[in-house]
Amino acid sequence: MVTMADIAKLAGVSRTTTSFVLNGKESELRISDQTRNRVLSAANELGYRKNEIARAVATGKNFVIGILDREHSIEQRARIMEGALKEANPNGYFIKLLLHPYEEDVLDAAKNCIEQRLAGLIVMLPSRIEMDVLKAELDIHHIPIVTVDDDVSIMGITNVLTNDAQGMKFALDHLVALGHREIVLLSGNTTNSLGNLRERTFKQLMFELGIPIRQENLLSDNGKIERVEELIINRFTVAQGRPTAILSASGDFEAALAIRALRSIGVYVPKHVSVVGYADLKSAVLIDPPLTTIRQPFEELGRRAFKELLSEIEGWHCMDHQGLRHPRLVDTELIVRKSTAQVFQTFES
Amino acid sequence: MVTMADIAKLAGVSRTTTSFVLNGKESELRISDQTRNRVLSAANELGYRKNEIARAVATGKNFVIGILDREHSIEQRARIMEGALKEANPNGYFIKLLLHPYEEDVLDAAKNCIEQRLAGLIVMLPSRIEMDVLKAELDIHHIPIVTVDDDVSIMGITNVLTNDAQGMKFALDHLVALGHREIVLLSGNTTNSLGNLRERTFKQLMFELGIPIRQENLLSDNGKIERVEELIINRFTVAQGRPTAILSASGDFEAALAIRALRSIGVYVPKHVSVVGYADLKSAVLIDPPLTTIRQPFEELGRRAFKELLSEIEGWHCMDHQGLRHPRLVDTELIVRKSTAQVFQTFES
DNA sequence: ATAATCTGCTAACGCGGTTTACCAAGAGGT
DNA sequence: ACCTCTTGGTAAACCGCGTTAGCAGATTAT
Repeated sequence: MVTMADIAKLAGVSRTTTSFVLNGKESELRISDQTRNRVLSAANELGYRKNEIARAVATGKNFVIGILDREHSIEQRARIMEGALKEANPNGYFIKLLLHPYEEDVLDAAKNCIEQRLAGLIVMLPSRIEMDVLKAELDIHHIPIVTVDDDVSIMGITNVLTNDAQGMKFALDHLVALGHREIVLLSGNTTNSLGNLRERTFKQLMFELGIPIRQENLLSDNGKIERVEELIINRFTVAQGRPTAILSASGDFEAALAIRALRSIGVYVPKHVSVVGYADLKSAVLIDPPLTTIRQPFEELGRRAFKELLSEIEGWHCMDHQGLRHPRLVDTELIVRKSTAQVFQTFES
Repeated sequence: MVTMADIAKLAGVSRTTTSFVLNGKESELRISDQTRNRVLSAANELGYRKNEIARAVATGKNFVIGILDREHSIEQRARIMEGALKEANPNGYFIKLLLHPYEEDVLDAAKNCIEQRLAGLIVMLPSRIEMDVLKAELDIHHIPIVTVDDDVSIMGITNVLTNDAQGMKFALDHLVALGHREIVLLSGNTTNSLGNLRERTFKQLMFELGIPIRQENLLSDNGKIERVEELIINRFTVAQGRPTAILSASGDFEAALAIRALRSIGVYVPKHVSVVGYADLKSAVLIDPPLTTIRQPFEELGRRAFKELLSEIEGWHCMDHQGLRHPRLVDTELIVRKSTAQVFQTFES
């Protein structure tokens, strides 16, 4: 492997000169054109490549951040990750993947981050308990954390997430504009902050619209996606106050299951019932009918997360370092496809 | 930041001793229990964390590999990546993400790998032209490459991929066992090696089974997934030799579209037509009807890719370094769900 | 003629580790 | 008393790079 010393020898100059030429730091050291060219061509001739890790130890700056996740292959997370990567690379940063630990191993994860001398860490969907420990540990070594896509509020942690209040409003306004009033809210795990927020927002918005909420229209699968079909069938076979729309706050997959469940009992989407999803996963277009949904800005979340992290790395936040940060919200978008339609009148009466 | 020198000072020993104690290299240097304990407790007291990057430059060994991909967020790739990660971490390796360059920037990607002193590189779905250049460049710096999920054959590159011949056989045998003979093959881009292989295998298998192939049953969307519905509708509205099954070699998404297209013309799956997908993406269960498909071992591909890479890093392959390697095939699995059924008799006649 | 400034470069130290070569003291054997 | 071997350790060089302080020589100012 070619080093700067090799270049220096070949060019007949000192290692110092080589270093300055190769880094273009001519503001700090004067170098004649002749010398520079000798160095440059020597470097070229030898096929020199700078050694970023040696440089990292020399300067004490490591342009690598980590992404910590339990499962990197879930579409949402993968897209967030990709956004972060696309923002990081042009800024000279690289991304190392870390596996999210389960409970007691948080310290292991922290250890990895520190031993790798990461400049910062993006954490996906963390659980509260772990975060406290992680944060405490990384604080010692001044490694900032940014969380994405979850609503943890821990002192000193910036949090990037989807503007769910807006998303829910887009979805609901769309349904209401089509004449729907008997709307089922399909929630996932409402004990996590995300599901909870969406449910609360739904209630609030319905209240503002002056539409009463039937308790039996608030469905939750408690995170068990396989229960969706049963829930939907139950709700739609009991004739009482038959809903005309479903807002699947828990996601597109759940919406797909709802549509399938309805079809199995002869109820058609969007003819009889309208369905709105949440996320806009890649498969949303493939559902039959193509799913109207709220597009979550996954890639943008990732980009934003990196930007926030970068600004912390560069120390712009040192003052309010321990303060509670307000979350950074990223806008959603309503994507209208074929799973929603004007309310089906004859069904109502 | 606490260094070994700090520990040495506090424990009243030399830096050498500290290093040997902390690395447990007692086979090479004798250390008394008393000294060891002093060092260990000093390290503990100061909250020392080893500096892996400093160690990397000192030893010349960097336990980091790269994964190069054009889009990390595609489910297949993300799952492969995850498999690699899960195999790499327990082996003491970390993974850096790299963006796959477009054509002329291959040298940039190579530069990144080298400058980061990666120990090896996993490349996803590369295109042939780029690989030559990449390989040549990385060879200079002895960075081995393993490719996944594509059938490039370049000297000195190990290649891990799905056993597609097996997968196609599983799918076809399943359909034939259900009585199907008039089978549509839905292909993606048959100019790439993967699509091509699957199509060739299909023909070969059909020949072996003694089932004649109708030319109009060989459908290809040429990589444009939005054309699938049109292709299917065309094929199924022309009454001539009506197919009873579709084998979607191009993937589950295409299968979903086919099912939707059929439904739109009143043909039902699996009642009238059976459909088999390929990949077993997470959404395959959600399709209506739940998709019978060939499960590709994505995570295992990733794990395997890492293992192969590791063995090259450790130099087990130095002898046949320039030879053409035979690809490492990973087994598939037939997942029977609800989209296939016994051939629909009355339809045939 | 002398001092001051500018030009172009290098020696030497630091980063945080690893590793080789060597050494002092005690134990054991003869 | 002398040699040898083991034990427990250190000093110093090294990895590949960044960076500061300083210096010789040429040029300009006084």
